[in-house]
Amino acid sequence: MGVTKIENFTKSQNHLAMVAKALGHPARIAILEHLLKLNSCICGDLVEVLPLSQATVSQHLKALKEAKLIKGNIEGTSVCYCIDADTWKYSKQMLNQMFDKYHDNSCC
Amino acid sequence: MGVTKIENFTKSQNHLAMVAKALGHPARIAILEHLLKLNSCICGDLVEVLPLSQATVSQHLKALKEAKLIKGNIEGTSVCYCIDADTWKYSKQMLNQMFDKYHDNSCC
DNA sequence: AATATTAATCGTAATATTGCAATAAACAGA
DNA sequence: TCTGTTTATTGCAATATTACGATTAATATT
Repeated sequence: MGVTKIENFTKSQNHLAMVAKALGHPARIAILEHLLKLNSCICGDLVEVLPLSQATVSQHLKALKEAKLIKGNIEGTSVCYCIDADTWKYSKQMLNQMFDKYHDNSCC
Repeated sequence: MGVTKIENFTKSQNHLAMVAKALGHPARIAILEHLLKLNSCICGDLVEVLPLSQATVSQHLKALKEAKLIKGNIEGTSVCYCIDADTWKYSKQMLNQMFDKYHDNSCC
């Protein structure tokens, strides 16, 4: 079916999965790293940094925007992208919460 | 084409993306949470906990195993799953490294 | 040996993702 | 207004994912 049974899982499980899914492509990781590196908004030079066409980059940006990991502000002809602070912090916290639950006592 | 251009990205970008992709489904988050909750190996009662068929759960377990987030040990007729400590710690570190790079100075 | 239990795999259908060329939309400057 | 610049969208093809029933494989139990 290829369609996830979202309704059977908790809100937080779905949120974590949604964020993780958005992070689940090297191009999108690269986009975020670029945003973090410049430590400010960037305006469109992403296409030159990435080994992908403009259309494809735009699609990946859309995916990140849909997961609310980034925001895009229109500035004249170009668009200014930056990390969405709220989702970023929340996701960081959720991920840490999960990753911290493990305490090295595996039986296998 | 539906095929990711992995070769154009760095090793660490691909690793992060691979782990994130494995986390990118609520069922797989639920599986990991269950493993963390029991804090030990569980064998197959996952199928009863999750709202999915045995075949589907097995598929999700395979995805987590392929990302090396979990390990599976055969124990008689059943299989014992647990978190893979190495990948877990490494991924946690990589994710934190990325998430910590953001310092609240958004211009938009 | 025959049967039951458990988990993986196969086959299949529906849907999603990835990628790009082509086009559209929105705006700036001449 | 016309032209260039920048980003989004559309349309399409190739491949991947999700889900499940049916089957297989491996080991226990009787």
